[in-house]
Amino acid sequence: MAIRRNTWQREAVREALERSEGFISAQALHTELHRTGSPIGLATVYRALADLSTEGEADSLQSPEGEAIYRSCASIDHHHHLICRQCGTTAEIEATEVEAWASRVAAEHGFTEARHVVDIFGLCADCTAAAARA
Amino acid sequence: MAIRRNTWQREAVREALERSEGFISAQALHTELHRTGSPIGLATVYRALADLSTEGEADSLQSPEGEAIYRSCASIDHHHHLICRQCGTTAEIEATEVEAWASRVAAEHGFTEARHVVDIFGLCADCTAAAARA
DNA sequence: GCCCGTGTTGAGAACGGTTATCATTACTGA
DNA sequence: TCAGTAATGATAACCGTTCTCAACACGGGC
Ligand SMILES: [Mn+2]
Ligand SMILES: [Mn+2]
Ligand SMILES: [Zn+2]
Ligand SMILES: [Zn+2]
Repeated sequence: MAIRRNTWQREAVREALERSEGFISAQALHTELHRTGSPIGLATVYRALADLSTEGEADSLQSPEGEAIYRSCASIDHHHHLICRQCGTTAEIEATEVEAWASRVAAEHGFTEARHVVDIFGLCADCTAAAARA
Repeated sequence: MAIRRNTWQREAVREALERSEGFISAQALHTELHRTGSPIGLATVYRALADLSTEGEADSLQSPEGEAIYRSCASIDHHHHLICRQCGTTAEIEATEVEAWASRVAAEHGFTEARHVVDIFGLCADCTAAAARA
């Protein structure tokens, strides 16, 4: 349990995640891996993503539809995202205002050890334009 | 489809939701309804909760475990929650600052139809005190 | 390089929450 | 009262995720 062996599968998941723009689900990443010639198992993709997440190498969050989505995480630091619910592209956003607001509101209600979930889902400029044409 | 009929089931779900403190899942609410003598079907509970949610009479959000949880919503207006991850009690919070921030950030990146997820999980005052004693 | 112990893999089954199906029930306006 | 039709609920289907376990393969020791 302690020792971790190196397998091409783990590395393939890490690379595919880095290659993909924005957040992506385990199943989508599995499809992408097969498409590019990596016959990896779905369970292994789930395991690798879970590991990357606990090690802090990937962000994970629940989409509004209740699916877990992952993203390669450059900065270990806490940050937030603007996510296109059509194509999945994301922008990291600074949220100093929200940080201050969250801690203040928690303190005002006597709450401690507050963690917040702040994400914005919308349609990106491209998908908005595409939707307008249709 | 347009006309909505009144049934005791719908009303039972609404009342049970109001009676329960904090957020509750559809399945837990179904169990509670049966326990109190309402032989309602699970599918009907799901349908009633979905309706209450779209009508703005209930808040819904995804728990970190990926289950949809619901809460009777006093104010029809859009708002956010401060949730104790120990005992589940919640406080509704005003978030005018965050509303403005969210729409501004979305607009700055060309995003449209933006919806945001803003929730704060922490330990309420009581649970903080209890934790301090232990 | 070869061996062996054990961590890892993956196909498929199982799981848990949610939604669809559809025959039956029961509101409601006429 | 009575059709017309929305609502119900037992059940099956669905879908994302996790579990199972036999086969596999990484890697330290030789
Ligand atoms: Mn933050
Ligand atoms: Mn808001
Ligand atoms: Zn997009
Ligand atoms: Zn508490």
